[in-house]
Amino acid sequence: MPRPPKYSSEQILDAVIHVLRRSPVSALSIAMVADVIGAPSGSIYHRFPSRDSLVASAWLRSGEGFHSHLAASLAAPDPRHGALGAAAYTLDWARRRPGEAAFFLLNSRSEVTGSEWPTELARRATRLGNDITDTVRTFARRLPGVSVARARFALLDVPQAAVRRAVSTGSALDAEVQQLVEDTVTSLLAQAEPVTRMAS
Amino acid sequence: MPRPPKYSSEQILDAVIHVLRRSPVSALSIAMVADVIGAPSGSIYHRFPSRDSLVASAWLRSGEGFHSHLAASLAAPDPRHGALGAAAYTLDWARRRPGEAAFFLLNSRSEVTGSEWPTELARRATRLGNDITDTVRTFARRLPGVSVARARFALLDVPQAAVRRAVSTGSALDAEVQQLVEDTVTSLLAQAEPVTRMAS
DNA sequence: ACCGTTATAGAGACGGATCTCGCTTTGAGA
DNA sequence: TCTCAAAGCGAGATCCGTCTCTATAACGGT
Repeated sequence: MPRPPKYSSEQILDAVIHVLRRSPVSALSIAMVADVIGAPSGSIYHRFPSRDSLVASAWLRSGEGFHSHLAASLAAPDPRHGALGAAAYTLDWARRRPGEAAFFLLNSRSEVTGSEWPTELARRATRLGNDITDTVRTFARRLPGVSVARARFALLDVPQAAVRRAVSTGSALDAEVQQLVEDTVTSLLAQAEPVTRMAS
Repeated sequence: MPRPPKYSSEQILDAVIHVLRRSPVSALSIAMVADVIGAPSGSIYHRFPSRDSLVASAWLRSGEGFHSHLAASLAAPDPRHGALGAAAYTLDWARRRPGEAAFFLLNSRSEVTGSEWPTELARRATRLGNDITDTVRTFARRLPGVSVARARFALLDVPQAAVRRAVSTGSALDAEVQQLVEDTVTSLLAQAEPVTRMAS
């Protein structure tokens, strides 16, 4: 009995990503998003109660997608192989979806919105954060001697650093960059050292 | 004969950094900056023609300071030693000046302002970019087999990735993180390989 | 055909931030 | 003490984006 939707939430979130490919989050306005799909601004507010909620939803959708595939890559039988796969996956994701990469990988949760997140979305964000931490922790356990911090650095921070540079200079994530990331990940996970303790 | 300044440009830029310690660039308003030094908003505009110009100036001042010390660290007789020093310097700079670190290291030039930069400042920014590239290039030449891209990744991207994580999670740049960065830098610059090409 | 339900539509109220502008203050030299 | 150049001051004009609100459209069922 209801009138069928003309603009789905997914479609709107896609438009957000499209806009973010060209401009930073802070510059994104509802009007820009509406323009992309040829809708008036009111139609956006029909799905998302506020700008913050819209932006946060897009960020979460990207993050959740990114994480699920990342976890899949890591599940390879050989952990080191999995780590390289995960790093490669991050670069590949960034190549395929530059908008989402520039958005999710470069903006931390707190940078996305001005004020606090709507409760429900904040919950999802916390869950995503925990899920990622769990994924890393589980991985780290498979490589004795590799701390959680080290695993996180190798699996997330290093590949993201490469993406970050490419995005901000507009250059490509070419074979050389990929090589650098792989070298780094390999060497970070190479040692099976005895939880070294080191002076300050 | 003129009335002596009550608020210097430096003082205002310091206030900007102070504000940025707590809030993202996009949230910074002239009123906040003015509040920090107890000035009315008009006095800010007496020194800086626009918000963009103010923010860009602060970014440049931080960047130029960061770069000059970085270059100094790199100048050590042994290049590898210099690289470790540079990485350590980045972390140390971030510890000492969290506001500037969060601002300069986490926001690329294009993320700082909405529109285009004022001409004069754009020139300074370009120069800074070139200077940094030159510094890296000069360094790379001292280590045969290390490409400019590799040097940049080791000297800039990797330490910045560490800073980024610490800033965004609010955690400290502790000894473990420092160790991770040093390990990574060392291994990236270790090989004197013949521009190896290796299968995927 | 009509009804109920859910969507779209878009004009404009509202709020907040930037920037302007004329007036005031200050201090050194004449 | 008077003058003048440079700074400070701050009320509010202006702009821009978010969000509201009322009207209208589309569809399935009865």
